[in-house]
Amino acid sequence: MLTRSEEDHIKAVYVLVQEGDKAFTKDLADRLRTKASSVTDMLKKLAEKGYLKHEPYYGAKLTAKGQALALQLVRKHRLWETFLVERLGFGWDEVHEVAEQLEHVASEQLINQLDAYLGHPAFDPHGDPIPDRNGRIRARRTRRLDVSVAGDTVRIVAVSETTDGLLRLLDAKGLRIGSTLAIQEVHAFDGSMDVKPKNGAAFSLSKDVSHHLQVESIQP
Amino acid sequence: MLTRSEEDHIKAVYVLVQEGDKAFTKDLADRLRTKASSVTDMLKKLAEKGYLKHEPYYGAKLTAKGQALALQLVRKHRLWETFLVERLGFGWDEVHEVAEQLEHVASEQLINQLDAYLGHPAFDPHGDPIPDRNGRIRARRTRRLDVSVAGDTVRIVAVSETTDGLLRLLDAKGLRIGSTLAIQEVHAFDGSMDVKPKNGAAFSLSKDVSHHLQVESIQP
DNA sequence: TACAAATATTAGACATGTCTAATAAATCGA
DNA sequence: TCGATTTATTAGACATGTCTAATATTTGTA
Repeated sequence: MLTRSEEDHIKAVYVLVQEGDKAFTKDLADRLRTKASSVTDMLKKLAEKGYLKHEPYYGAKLTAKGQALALQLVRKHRLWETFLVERLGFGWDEVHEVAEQLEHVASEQLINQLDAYLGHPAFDPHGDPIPDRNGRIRARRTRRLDVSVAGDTVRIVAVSETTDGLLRLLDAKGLRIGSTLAIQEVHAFDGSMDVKPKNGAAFSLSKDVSHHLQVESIQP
Repeated sequence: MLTRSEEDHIKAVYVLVQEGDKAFTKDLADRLRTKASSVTDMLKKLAEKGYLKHEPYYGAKLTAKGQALALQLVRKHRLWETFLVERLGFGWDEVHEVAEQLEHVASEQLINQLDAYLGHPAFDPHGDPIPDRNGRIRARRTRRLDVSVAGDTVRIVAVSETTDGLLRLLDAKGLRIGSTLAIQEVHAFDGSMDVKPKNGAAFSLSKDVSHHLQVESIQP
């Protein structure tokens, strides 16, 4: 049985490895709101327990065992987020903190029955894929909005960064999973782009925002 | 913010005070599967924090503050049990351990929206009353089955002890909340009683069992 | 009522996870 | 490529919650 802190560290390594290809001590410390020395201690311990490889000064990577565990945590997190939004009526920007707690409740039966209750959803309210009970993730051909070009028409399928600030900004602009955008112009100067939603006036999105939106192409 | 262990101790004091009028160190230790010395330490700490009064050698009692907290824990526990049984299809004898974990998830919004989602239930699947958000419990005129007499007809409204063993025994006999029993005979020798369910053959219940069943009288 | 048994507390050890400060290694820029 | 900066690790302290063993108190019974 792992502690909450151990699970949090494993999941943080998983998330950071998605982005770069290693998870570094400082990034882990920032994400976990702790200190680098504490992270080093924990990495050493988790390496001993076989959940990850820790190369001092060169970051950490999950083993197959750690990967499997991280996927279960991600699965639990996203299923709970789905439950909170779809059944309890939470806003999609209100669920993260609560799901963070719920994902540590240990019960195979609970999570599998929750999954069934929700109809085995493949994506959560942020558009992120939900691993199945074997840890498999359904693939989608998506890219970041900031690599799209003028003339594209796209549908938002995921938000890759879930800070409250970003989620509220999207909410304020009326953007959500499934929203359709026509890209009118991309400004090379700052990477900002002018976009027009299906039913509404055009507005501008900074690169900081478009960078975190996953989209798929659709017919205009 | 209290730790899980602190919350567990407060709830255990609450439960034991329901039965006797004080909670004693040894009983707390047994219930919490820990040692008496650990309980003493914790009682001292919780007394300092104002959740209970601890009279060394004479047990512990909750303060108003501790009582309020215990009632919130009971509320959360019973709402989650209701959710697990009514929505996720758990058996009523499978929910305790999971609810024990879920009750420590901290979010006012979560528990209030869960309450609304379930339709503000007043009783959980074991028939125990669910405190409302202010900690108020709806009263019922009930008594234990073992103080009933031959000739009574009663409905089971609660099971006061929730060990797996008892719950499974009840399940095997087809007894559940809402079951109706006609009491045919009570044996003074061992306190056992012969009872007959509405649609089924009569059988015997030992005092160990009938002691834990809360019933209300109904017209035969 | 006095002593044995049961229960409770205290003292001290230990495991865990966290931190700060000191030290070490890697990286970046002139 | 060298020194400054950033990042990482180690060493040691500390808080928390647990335990065992020793001691103290209460309770039950002859």
